[in-house]
Amino acid sequence: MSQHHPGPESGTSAHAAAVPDFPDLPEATVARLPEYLRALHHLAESGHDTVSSEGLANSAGVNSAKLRKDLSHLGSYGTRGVGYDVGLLIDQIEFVLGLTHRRAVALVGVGNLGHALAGYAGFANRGFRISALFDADAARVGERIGGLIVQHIDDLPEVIEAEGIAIAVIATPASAAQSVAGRLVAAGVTSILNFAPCVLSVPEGVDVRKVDLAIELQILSFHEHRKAALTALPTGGAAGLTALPGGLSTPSPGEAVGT
Amino acid sequence: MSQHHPGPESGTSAHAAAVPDFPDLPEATVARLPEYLRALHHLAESGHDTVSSEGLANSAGVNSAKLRKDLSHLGSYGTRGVGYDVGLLIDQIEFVLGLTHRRAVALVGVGNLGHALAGYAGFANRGFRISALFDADAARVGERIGGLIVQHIDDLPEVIEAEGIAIAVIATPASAAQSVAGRLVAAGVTSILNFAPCVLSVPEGVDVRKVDLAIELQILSFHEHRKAALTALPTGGAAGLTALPGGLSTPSPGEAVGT
DNA sequence: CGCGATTTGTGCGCACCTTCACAAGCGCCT
DNA sequence: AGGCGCTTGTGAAGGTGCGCACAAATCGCG
Repeated sequence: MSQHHPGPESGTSAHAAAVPDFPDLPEATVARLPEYLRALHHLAESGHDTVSSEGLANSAGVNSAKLRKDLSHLGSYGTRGVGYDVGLLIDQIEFVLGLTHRRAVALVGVGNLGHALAGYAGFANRGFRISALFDADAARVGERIGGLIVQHIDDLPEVIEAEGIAIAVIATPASAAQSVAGRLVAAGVTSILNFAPCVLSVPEGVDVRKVDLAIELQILSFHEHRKAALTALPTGGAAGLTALPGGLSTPSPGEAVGT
Repeated sequence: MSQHHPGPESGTSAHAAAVPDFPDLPEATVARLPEYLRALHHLAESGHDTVSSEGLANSAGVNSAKLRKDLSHLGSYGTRGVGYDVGLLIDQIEFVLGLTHRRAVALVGVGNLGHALAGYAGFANRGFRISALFDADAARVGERIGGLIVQHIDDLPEVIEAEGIAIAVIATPASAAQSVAGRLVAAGVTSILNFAPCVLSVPEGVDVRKVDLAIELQILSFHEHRKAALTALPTGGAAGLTALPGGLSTPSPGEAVGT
C-alpha cells in the first residue's frame, strides 16, 4: 500500500546472539503479528498458558501453517509436541513490534472522525497513548477531549519534541493532509497513519499507512456487484461452491492488509 | 452515476454471454480501483479530460505499469499516443465497482466510533448512503444522528429488507460483534465492514473486510522499532553485507532467516 | 527406557503480484 | 502522405507469499 522503499536495504547484520530481533520480517508477517497478539491476550485471559499452532491459528483466523511460518521467522520459541508458551510468545511479539513501552501518538484534526479516534479506547488497550491533539481551527483549540486539551497546530514542533512523539495520526480533511504531513515530518514524526482520502508524499524513511473508509466500502461494493451478476447468471458461477452449509463455518478470506 | 450498462462491447474476444466484464479481476487490482477513481475525480474537477497512465499513476501514488495492467484487466479504453479519457474511465471504474447507483449501508453500534462514522461525509461523497443506524443500548435508541434515528437492533430484519440493504458496518465492541454479524447475515446482509477488533466467522458467500485501528498503529510501531534499531547501530560496516557467514565462527544462534 | 502420540519447523511447488521492456497503435507535423 | 514521437497494452522475468506434507523433536506412559 503505502510507500515502502526497498531502498539501499542496509543489511542490518543481525547482531548475533543477543537479540532474536527482526532483520527483514516479511511485510505480510508483520501485518499478522498484531492479530496473533490480540488472540494471545485473549487466550491468556482465559487461563491458557500454552497453545498449539492450530489453536492459535484458529483464534486469529488464519491457516496454522502460515502461523507457524510467521512465528518461525522471529525465531520463535515453541515446543514440539506441546505448543507455544502463551506468556512467552506475547513478550516475543510485543518486543518485535516495539510495544515493550507505551508509545506516544499525536492526533491532528479533531473533527468528526478525529474526535472519535481521540476517545477510542482500543488504542490505550493495545500499547498506545494519544498524547497530544492538534487542530488548525482556532475555535476548537482549548477544547477538552478525554483529558487532553486541543492545541493549535502551530504548537506542533514544541509538543512533538517535548513528548518524544514519533507516530502521528492525520484525521484532517484531505485538503489539509499533505500540509499537515509536511509539518509533522519537519517536527520529527517518522510514522503516519493517514485517514484523509489522499496520497501523501513524504521523505524517505518516513512510513505512511493509509486507512480510507470509503475505499473499504467500495471494495465490498465490487463484490456485491459481482455476486449479483453471478446469481443472475446461472452460468455455473455457483458450481464452484461446495454445498453451502446451513450454519456458520468457514471464515471468509477478507483482510488483505494493506492499507 | 451514468447508468452505463452497454458495457464495453462484451469483452474482448470470447463474448459468450453478455456478461459485462470483471470476471475475475485480481483482488489487488480491485483494491486499487477506488484509488484510481478518487484520483480521476480529482483530475476531472481540475479540468483535465484526458490523462496518461504516467499522470494518473502519479496522482494515485502507484507505478504506471501497474496502473496500465490494472486498467487493461477491465478492458479499458485508452488511446495510444494520447492517454485515457477521464470521464469514460470514471464511468468504467464506477460500473465495475458497482457504484452506478448509490448503495444503502446499515451501521450497527452508535458508540464512540460509530457516531463518527454515521456522520462521516466521505461515505456520501463516494457512492454510499448510511440508511439505518442500530444499537443494542435502549438508551441510545431514538437518538438522532445526522438526520437518522437510531433504531433498536431487534428491528434489524425489517429495516434491512425494507431498505434493501446488502452492506453493513459493525462498530460495536468486540464482544458483541460476532452476534451482530450473525444477525446481519440472517437479515440478508452479504457484505460486512468490521471495525471491532475480533475475527468474524460468517457463512460462505458473505464478504468481510476488517479495519483494526490499533493494528495499523502496531504495524507502524514495528517500523519505528526497526528504524530505531538501525540508527542505534553503527551504520558503517553493516551496509551491504547480509550476515555472510564469512566470519570465522558465527555461532549458530544467528538463525540466518534468509537461508 | 523405549515407544507412540503430538506438534513444531520447514522444504517445495504453486499461484499471484509486480516490474521491466518493447512492439503496436495513434495523432500530429512537415 | 509519410514519418516521428508519444503512449498504451502485454509478454516475460523476478519476487513474494501461501499451503501442503513431512521430518525432527518433545513429552507422557507403560
